[in-house]
Amino acid sequence: MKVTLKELAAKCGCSITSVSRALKNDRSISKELREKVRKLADELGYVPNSIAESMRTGFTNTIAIILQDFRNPYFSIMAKYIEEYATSMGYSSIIMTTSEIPEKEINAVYTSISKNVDGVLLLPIQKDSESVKLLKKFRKPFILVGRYFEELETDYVIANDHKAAYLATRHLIEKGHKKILFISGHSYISSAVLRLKGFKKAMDEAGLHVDPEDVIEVSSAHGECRETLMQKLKEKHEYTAIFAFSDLLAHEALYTLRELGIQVPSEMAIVGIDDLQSHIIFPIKMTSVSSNVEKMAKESIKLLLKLIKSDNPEGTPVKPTKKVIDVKLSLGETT
Amino acid sequence: MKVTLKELAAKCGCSITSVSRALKNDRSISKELREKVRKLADELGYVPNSIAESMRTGFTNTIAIILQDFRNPYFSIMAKYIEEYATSMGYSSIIMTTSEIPEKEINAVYTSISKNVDGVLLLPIQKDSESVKLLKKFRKPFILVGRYFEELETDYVIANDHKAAYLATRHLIEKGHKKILFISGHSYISSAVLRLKGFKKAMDEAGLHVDPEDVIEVSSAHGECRETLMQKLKEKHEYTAIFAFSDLLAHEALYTLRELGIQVPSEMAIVGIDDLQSHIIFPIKMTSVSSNVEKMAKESIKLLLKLIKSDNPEGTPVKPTKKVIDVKLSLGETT
DNA sequence: CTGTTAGCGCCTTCAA
DNA sequence: TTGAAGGCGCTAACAG
Repeated sequence: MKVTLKELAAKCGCSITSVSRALKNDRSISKELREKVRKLADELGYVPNSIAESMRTGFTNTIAIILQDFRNPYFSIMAKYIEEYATSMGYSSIIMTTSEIPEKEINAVYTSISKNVDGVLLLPIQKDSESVKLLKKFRKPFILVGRYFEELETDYVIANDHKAAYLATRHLIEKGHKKILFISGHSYISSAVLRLKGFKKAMDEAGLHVDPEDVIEVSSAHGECRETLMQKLKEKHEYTAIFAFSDLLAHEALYTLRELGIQVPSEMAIVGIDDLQSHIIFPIKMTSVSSNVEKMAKESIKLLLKLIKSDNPEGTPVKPTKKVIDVKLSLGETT
Repeated sequence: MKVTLKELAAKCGCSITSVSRALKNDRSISKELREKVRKLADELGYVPNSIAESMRTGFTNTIAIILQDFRNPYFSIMAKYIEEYATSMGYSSIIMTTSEIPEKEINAVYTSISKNVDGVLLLPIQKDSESVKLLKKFRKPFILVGRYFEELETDYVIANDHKAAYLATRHLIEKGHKKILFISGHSYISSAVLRLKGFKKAMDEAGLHVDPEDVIEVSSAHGECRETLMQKLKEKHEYTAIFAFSDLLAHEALYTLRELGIQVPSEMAIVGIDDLQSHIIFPIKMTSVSSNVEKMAKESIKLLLKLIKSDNPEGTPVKPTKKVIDVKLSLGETT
């Protein structure tokens, strides 16, 4: 069924090489032959075999994208922009999800290596850094997206998480809130660390005290935030506002507050991060800080392609690029 | 950096063939050699080159997934389950998005053919059927997911859309609604046609009349539903309930109603389809009919793998499998 | 301008 | 139990 150069060559009465060259519009091939070959190729529906191309050239024109879970809209949106931009640059995307299971992340890296992808965009779980070490060991070009490892020198593209948290918190403070609950992610996540710092800085500046119990850590797994928050709010407390690590968690908080009959924003204000609303319409417009996913995606691909093209097999250590994308507050109806 | 069988063979002092066989635990290789090779391979970090394997075997252990847009949670969830199940079956997923642009769908198919994927899961746009014809022409195993073409014989896995719409509408009728607005998708989409039929059947059975203007067609593109609905509700009307083609549109409707100051469900009830809430937590629990995405994903992969494995190059026409997945009403706070 | 040769990494004969 | 040869489809280097 599939037509090969060989067949075209046979029907054309010329060599495989000539056909190959003709299809590439090589000017060293006579115009007549070029046209003849092209016409025949179109007629027979020739589609180049990328696998064979890769075998020769060493490049697959494919990148791997490793992320946690499409149920989290943040990752979906990220995947959207990455895939779209990669396609526009001539690259296909193998997408692999980890569900926050380190072993799956490792497997995804092995698959990337085995399938010979040209580069990897890794949105790491961060429970450990094995996968990053593996990528380094195999000298596979890769970029960390959204998170980075303090202790490892790698290229990365992240949002300005510190500023994002700072803006969110300051916004709440300006609205008069003094006791704010921060629903954070696990502390092994670099962005959670940075956002905590931003949160504290804003509180500090306003002369507000942060108790250890004002910060709770939850995973983004379905329902975990709801349970923890439910418990927290049933205790005696003075919170009038919630700052959530992400819009996903903010949505979950919102849902929980509705269950508890707490009015938003009059009784409790909520701010999230990611500004999902600018990409997906949700029933309620959340006040949120945009993490500029689109720009992060674009920069990540750009950087990765640069790495791929400058591929230095000798491994002369190049200073990694660290990119921090700016963020912006976006007002909604939850504050 | 990357270790090959050749290198292993050199270091082992045996032939490439023997190394290959040893790593496959071929019992015709002496136990000592097998162990020696395995040990060396582990030490040097040998990872088989899938590209070369594909070159020989003709299989890539990769499938292509072609869908519209990750911003639509329905597609994200679908992608999640497909990717997850495919991985568990030993297949990688090349995911390509079309943004409802037919040309991109065609390109995605060409890429699938060029990259030699073993099979394709196509969630078609349906503005035309060119991509399906292309897949047929190249005899590439493929399954349509979620939608099908009346006029083409293909394998497909869809939800019971007729029943879904029927259940949703009947639910509204049972709640006492008599004038219902159906926010549908474009009529070239097979599921929109089926849902319209289900809607009308339920209305008919209840002796309720459906005016042509009670059905509006919108795309899922960001904001289109909002504008159309806004206009519709500003006119004089008697609607007390909305049945939306999908939860995505239902969310958008909900958002629009909030803007208009219309209370849900007291002044206007809403039902959607997909039951996204069972996968993602949204601020509000929508009454919805589950389209059982998880099961659809699983069945699609199962069917596709069956097709791949029974690959009949001679193209002896096999009767296509048509699978319809059952649906279920799930109550929320919007009715 | 065109063709021949060689080989990417692997696996499947066939031969020893 | 092991190895040598050939070839998957393509391209790069070298000849003519």
